[in-house]
Amino acid sequence: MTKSAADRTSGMPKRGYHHGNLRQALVDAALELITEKGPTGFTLSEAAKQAGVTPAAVYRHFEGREDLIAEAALQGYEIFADVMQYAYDSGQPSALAAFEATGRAYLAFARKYPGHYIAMFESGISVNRTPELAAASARARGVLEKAAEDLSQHIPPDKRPPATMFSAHIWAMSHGVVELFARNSPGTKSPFPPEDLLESAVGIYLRGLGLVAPDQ
Amino acid sequence: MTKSAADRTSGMPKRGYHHGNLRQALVDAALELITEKGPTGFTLSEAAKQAGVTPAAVYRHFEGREDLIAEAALQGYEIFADVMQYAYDSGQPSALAAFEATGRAYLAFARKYPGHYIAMFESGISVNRTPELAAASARARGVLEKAAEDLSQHIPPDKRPPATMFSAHIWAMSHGVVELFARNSPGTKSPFPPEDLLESAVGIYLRGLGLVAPDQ
DNA sequence: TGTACATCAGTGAACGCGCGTTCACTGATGTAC
DNA sequence: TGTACATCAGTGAACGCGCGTTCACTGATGTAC
Repeated sequence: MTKSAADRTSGMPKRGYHHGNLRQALVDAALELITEKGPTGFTLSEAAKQAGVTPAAVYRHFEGREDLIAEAALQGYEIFADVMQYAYDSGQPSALAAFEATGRAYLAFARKYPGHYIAMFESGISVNRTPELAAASARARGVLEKAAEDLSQHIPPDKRPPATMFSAHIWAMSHGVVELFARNSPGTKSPFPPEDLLESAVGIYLRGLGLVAPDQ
Repeated sequence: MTKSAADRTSGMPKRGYHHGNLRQALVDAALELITEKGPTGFTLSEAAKQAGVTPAAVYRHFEGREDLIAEAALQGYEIFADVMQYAYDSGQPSALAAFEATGRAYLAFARKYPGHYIAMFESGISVNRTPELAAASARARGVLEKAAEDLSQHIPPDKRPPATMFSAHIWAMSHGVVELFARNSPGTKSPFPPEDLLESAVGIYLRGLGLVAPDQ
């Protein structure tokens, strides 16, 4: 019965020695706990219990608590980078459309994968913890910077701010909207849907750069 | 000796029954711990130890752990609101100057009072926990909204977005910059000083609203 | 000014708890012959 | 196909730890007379 519960959690075929896919089941359990109770709410023991396994079993697959969170964050960065890349591609060949799409994709990711998002940005784990984590994070950042770079070609060179600055601006805006208005944040009621908020902010910002018509 | 250590921490005169100002000393200790080790790093016991007192003594002044953090957040919101109000006033009578000043004040606050900032926005305590907390938070938000309201008068009424949306945009931008680039954030090196990043983002944003000259 | 009393801030011991981690083990799975 | 053996994923008991919280207490401070 514990096995079937764990399998429901992971949704993976029950193969291998005993559990079949405990490693991923533990990551999934961690993500669920993080989603429900925040980064603090996650404990190794509870994740193990949720996967139908003894806490000690975790050590067959991870070095410890931190390592488990890091794996969740890693998977998050991989999905994140994919999502951003897909959004970028879908906006091509228009630099503007691609740029706007990546901004929207950011928010969509945060909404769809809250556990991953928290593991990535609020769990306190360093992106330099492992080379893979650093690489995945760099890949995601790269997509946004590429989109900004493309877009900056449409600004006269003499008054063209660095593309990394654009992307930092958009990143900050997106992250701010997520943290302040897209959470079931305690008390801070959102006066507007987060999507609208980000969309309008990005619109005004791009107008300020002279990249969209002032009378849209 | 413990007394002198505690007094050094609180910096208040040693009056009253025993410690003199344990309540504030505990808040200060909590802020220090939060600053150094994040919201998770704070424990009631360690705060008590840092104030030179037994954990049980905390219960003479607070209902418990959460109540202590809430007090730190409350003091943070009060300072925050004052700082924002001062910035707003100092920019008057120019609506634009006042608006920009409040944006800068946001970042300055986060830098100068990191412990308070974390207690307010990252500790997970709800702003609706107590009426005082809600009031202090509302006061701070009110300043920013007033600044936005003033500024929106300079936009033709027919194409004037709601002022609460401006202020939400600026708030999100500021918060995003703080979280992503103004922390000793693990790995995410800031390509630009946070102040410059926010300043330039706000500048571009205001240009997008037609509130500053396009060729500044 | 001195004494008796009330107040109440801080003590110290104790509690139950869940945590992360370790260890020798067991028993299901895979493999060689 | 059947048997003996090696592998190794997961067990269960145990650990030391620091946590938040409680309680009866003590003793310094403030106050009434």
